[in-house]
Amino acid sequence: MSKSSVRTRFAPSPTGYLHIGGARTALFAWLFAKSYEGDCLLRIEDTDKERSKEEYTEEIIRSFEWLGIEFDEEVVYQSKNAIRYKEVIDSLLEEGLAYVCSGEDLQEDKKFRDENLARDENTVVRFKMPEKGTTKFDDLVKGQIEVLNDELEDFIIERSDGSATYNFCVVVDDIDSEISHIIRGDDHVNNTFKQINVFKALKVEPPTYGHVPLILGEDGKRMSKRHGAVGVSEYRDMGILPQAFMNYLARLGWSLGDQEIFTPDELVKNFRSGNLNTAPASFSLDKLTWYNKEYLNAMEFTDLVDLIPSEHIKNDEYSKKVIELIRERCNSLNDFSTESQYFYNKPEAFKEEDKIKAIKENTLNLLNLLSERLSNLTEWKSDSIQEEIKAFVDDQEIGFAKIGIPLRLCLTGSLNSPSTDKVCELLGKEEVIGRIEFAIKSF
RNA sequence: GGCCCGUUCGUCUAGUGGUUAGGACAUCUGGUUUUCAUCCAGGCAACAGGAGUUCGAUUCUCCUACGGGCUACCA
Repeated sequence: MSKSSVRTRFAPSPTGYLHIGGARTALFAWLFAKSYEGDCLLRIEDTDKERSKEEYTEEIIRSFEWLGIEFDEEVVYQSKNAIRYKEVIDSLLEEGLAYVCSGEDLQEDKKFRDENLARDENTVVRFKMPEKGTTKFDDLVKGQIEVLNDELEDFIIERSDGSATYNFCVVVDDIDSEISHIIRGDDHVNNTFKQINVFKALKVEPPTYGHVPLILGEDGKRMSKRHGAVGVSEYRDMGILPQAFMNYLARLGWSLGDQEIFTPDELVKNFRSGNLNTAPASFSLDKLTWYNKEYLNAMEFTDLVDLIPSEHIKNDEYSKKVIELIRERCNSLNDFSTESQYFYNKPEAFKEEDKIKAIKENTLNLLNLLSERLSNLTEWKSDSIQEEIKAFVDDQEIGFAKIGIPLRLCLTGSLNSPSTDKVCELLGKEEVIGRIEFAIKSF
């Protein structure tokens, strides 16, 4: 095939937010096109007037913007093509490749296959399926798929209200958009047989198909909007990085040897539909989280700072130091908020279980003594703070943990945090002394 | 029910007519860390089942089981 002729499309119906399965299918369609330096279009299939909503369309477009998938050309709206569909149906009728009938019962309807009835508000138009032979195609991921035409039925292409139905619109749009390869979900395999026959009736060579297996939820059940699937925007709101999300999605059903981390460029460069898996894959939040952490850690510090939402953490010098200190403990952008709490707010209350673990018989006394020594410390740097605490520990002939653990609790309100000396340095002497004193009173 | 698709560690997957069936996530065990996180080292763990083809099948074929999809005047 010539490189520039590859054109794919992603065609969601705006009846819900973009879900993870759709995003992955779109990603594959996009990667496929881009790997051949072709184009990938976005088509909104909004012919279902009842369920389609404009807000969903907007949400879908926003999700792709976030993900970093850019579609080529103008977005196509099926709802705007009604006249075109009608024209094509007219021509099909004229050529005797479709027929008018009541639409109530297929067997009854079939009697009118060659009748040429007049259309009115009580009739529908059915497509004349070939009755003999087979319909087959060579799928990019599944190989050859074939079905007896006998299994296919004369499906309705025009409703009684005059509007065209999905399996028909899709074909007309794919022809009009000159789509060369259709990369879509597995759930369309059976539609493909119908659509191929429409292509033939329209005397257009059908495109090449590639059916990607669907994503299953962690429970192994299908992930779909109807079954409580998760929208792409929710992952954005969780503080997942788009690059990590794209990387994870790509690896869910596609692989290149043992490589796990791919930049978008590498994905485009290396994507081959032949490397797509034929079996459905289960979504794993654990692995997504791992990817996110990898990207978070690999990111340039300045870029990271810019990405952390300001409602979580401010963009000033103090906050930069905080971010530096806690970044390796964060799995998502949002974690920066929870992990940095105590750098902005004094711990007000302590958990009973933490107190039991940290506060022993002599602890309060030790805390008082340490507080005094720290307040006399002249150089307030993590190194000197650590030295001072070590000296204190030696003097008292106790283990580091005897004072380290309670100190951590006083300063952070938690038993887990970065090393206490670094926390001390950042918090500043006054604050440290204050927190120790406050904590002693509340223990 | 009919038709279509699928089945390698718990999960994502690599791979081959002869391999100690590889990697990653998760998990477990050590080491580092005063804690947690990180990091390092190591461990556990898979070819759904049955026939057939073959000197030899995880790999090829068929059957069964299981899973998924479609079967709308939804897309």
